[in-house]
Amino acid sequence: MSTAGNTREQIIDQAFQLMLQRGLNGFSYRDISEPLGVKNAAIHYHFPNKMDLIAALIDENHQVLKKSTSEFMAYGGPARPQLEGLFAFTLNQCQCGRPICMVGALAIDYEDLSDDIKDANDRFLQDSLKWLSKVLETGREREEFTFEGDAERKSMSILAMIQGARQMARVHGMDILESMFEQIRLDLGIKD
Amino acid sequence: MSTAGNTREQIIDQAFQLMLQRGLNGFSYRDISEPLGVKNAAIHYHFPNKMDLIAALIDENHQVLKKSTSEFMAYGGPARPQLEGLFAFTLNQCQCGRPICMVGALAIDYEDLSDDIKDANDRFLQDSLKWLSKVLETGREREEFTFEGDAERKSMSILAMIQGARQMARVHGMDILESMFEQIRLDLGIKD
DNA sequence: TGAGATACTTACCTGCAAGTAAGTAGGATA
DNA sequence: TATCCTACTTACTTGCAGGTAAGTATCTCA
Repeated sequence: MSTAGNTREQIIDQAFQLMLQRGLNGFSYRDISEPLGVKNAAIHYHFPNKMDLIAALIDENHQVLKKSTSEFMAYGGPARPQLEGLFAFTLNQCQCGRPICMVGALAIDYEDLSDDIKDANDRFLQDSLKWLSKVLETGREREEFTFEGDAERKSMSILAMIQGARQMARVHGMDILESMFEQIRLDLGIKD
Repeated sequence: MSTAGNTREQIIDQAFQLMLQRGLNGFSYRDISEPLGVKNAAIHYHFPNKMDLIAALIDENHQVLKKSTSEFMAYGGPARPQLEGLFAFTLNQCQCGRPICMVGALAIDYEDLSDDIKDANDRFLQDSLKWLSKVLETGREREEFTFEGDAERKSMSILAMIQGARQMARVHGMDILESMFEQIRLDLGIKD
């Protein structure tokens, strides 16, 4: 078989795009299989049921996060570029027609999820928070940012704001994203 | 018929609860009709298709908003209780098992919606913003709050944060809601 | 060279979702 | 008192969703 080992990856890719475009309940096996030119049963071969697929998607997302934060988590350094990286990443995803973030996509259908999935999603959120907390804490130490209170709580509030802003952007247009980022900068005492 | 004029209201009520619990794609006609003891076709009688139902839900939500903000919009007054009212309302909804806000529920399946629905949702968001902007502006004038920049942008950021926090609360537990509210208070220079 | 293992396809099944058409029971109206 | 309207029910249809069982082509290794 010429596509050896490839279909599985393509399925994950396609499903991942679809999840960020339409949410968990917003796509079906057909939406994955048709563009790839395979049959639905091919998906079931790799992922016996939808929960297995979703687990793979969370894992995929988690890998992306780890890859893009590992250097800072290991060595530290300037905080501002890390924050701007998050903004750029978010903006890029939304502009490329993937306006839903994974945590948001899963939150809507949360009751349907298996405990494994919930745990994996929680771990992802934890790692996101850990990274952003470190960014904020480092930024405060280096006097790049100023803010009141606990870094972890502040980072939670920023993640929440971005998540909400992504949803509002669908209703209100992409412009509000840049506007929210500016508000976050203001709230962190960044002036430039 | 003894229930004259009642079924329609009950359908809206039930659908409204379900939307806030599970999102738009998370419930079916059956989920509405069964607990009310009527048949699916009864729903189709009142709302020929699902879009008509959704339009009614948005209208319902908008009425709730208008009712609870009309006094402040007309006469102004202290801003802090308005803000705390929003917090209390949000917390109450989440604690009663309705963790999804309407704008969020619609945002996920945004592409499926008719233009009328999108417009109605936009108008709702506009009115929410208008109210919160006035709250913040008034609060700043009365020296209840301090914050940097434009009130409208700040209010958008607060709404986004709350919306995101609701989703995170599903993953992370209700506690983060109160924590987010505290962060918002801090960001507004409220100390008590 | 033949016995697995891998990576699928074909051909099905069940179940539910939204929606429709035709019928009906009971009150209001003329 | 016949008929019309309102508010439904009964009895369907279509279509897609996720899922399964059995078959098949290709590679792999003893």
